[in-house]
Amino acid sequence: MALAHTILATLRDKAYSGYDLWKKFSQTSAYYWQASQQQIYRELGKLEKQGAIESEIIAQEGRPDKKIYQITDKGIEKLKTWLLEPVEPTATREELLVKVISAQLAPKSVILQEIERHRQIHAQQLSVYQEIEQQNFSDLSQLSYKEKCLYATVRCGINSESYRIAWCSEAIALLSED
Amino acid sequence: MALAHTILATLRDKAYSGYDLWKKFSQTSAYYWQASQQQIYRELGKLEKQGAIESEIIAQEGRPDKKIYQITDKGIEKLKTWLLEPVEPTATREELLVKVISAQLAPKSVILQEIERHRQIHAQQLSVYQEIEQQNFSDLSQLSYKEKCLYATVRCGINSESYRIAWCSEAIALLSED
DNA sequence: AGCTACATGTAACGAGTTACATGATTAT
DNA sequence: ATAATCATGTAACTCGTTACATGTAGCT
Repeated sequence: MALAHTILATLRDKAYSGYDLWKKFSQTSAYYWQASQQQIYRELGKLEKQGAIESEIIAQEGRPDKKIYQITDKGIEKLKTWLLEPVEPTATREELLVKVISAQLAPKSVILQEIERHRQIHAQQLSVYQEIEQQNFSDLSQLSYKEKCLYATVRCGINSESYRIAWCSEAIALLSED
Repeated sequence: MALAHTILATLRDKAYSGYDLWKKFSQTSAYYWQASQQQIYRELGKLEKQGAIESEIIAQEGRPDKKIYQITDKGIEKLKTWLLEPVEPTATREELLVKVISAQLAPKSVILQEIERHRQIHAQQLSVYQEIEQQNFSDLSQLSYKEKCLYATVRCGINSESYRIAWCSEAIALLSED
């Protein structure tokens, strides 16, 4: 259900095409809900059938037509209703940890290198989020409530990547002790 | 695919029934891969068809029969092969953050209370993991490599819950400013 | 009498992934 | 020439969730 709500929440800002939503989700929204292009197109179809969004086809020169979607009053209501319901923490699923528990089946270097690779991926992602923080949220006192909400999600991304980096370092130290 | 590998990795230790696996996954393994009872039964069926595990029916007095599963050599090979392949970080999906980005549609107290509720859930889970740490991993110097691998997953759970608690506190402070 | 724990499963549905299909423009 | 980006979609499949079905034992 959360993908539908993520799309609705994003469309509150402005109208997006499926492709634009996918790009946004791949980039800045990556720290709260990831989705593939196909999932987004399917979800947009569903939401339109339900009357939560409306589409309009925009002709473009030299590029394929764009189908942009706008949220309807019904869509806003849907979001509001959902906001009042509690959500449970998303289930933890860390594939890397599944590898760690069976790590003794391969040479030690295999898991150590894999953890190090993940550390680098997270460090890279952290710098992306920190860049966003500096560009858009450097002056805290100037932020509106809406912007603070957005900033809170960026902070979650930053905290999350930082803890992952710390865990990778800790795990490498722990497992490489002879 | 990771559920299959989690099951195989768990069965390396000893034979488990579907029910026992479910209990283990709900409790101590919760910080790396969560799965429902139904998923586990289905996956066990698949793995048995593939010859990665074998089952044996154990009659019990006063209780339903148990069907316990053991890993086969083929299953071990499957795990070993998978270990050598890289895995990507699991996609981030934080439903609470989807709520945060649309928080302005409801009174401020709604989101603040929801974040506080999550903080408490994570604090509760953290104490469970810390209990496990104290009970089983208090003397680091005594741990075998295999135990260290297990301990690394517990540390990931502890770090993860700690960062979530910290984010909840930070978000509450940020969003409740005048 | 009703609830929880033990124990295994089927069926249906919804969510997520992968592959395929099409076709234009722009950059190397 | 080839690859990447723009742009939308269908089809098939796997994974994850929810509901249903069955039955015993033990506790309150």
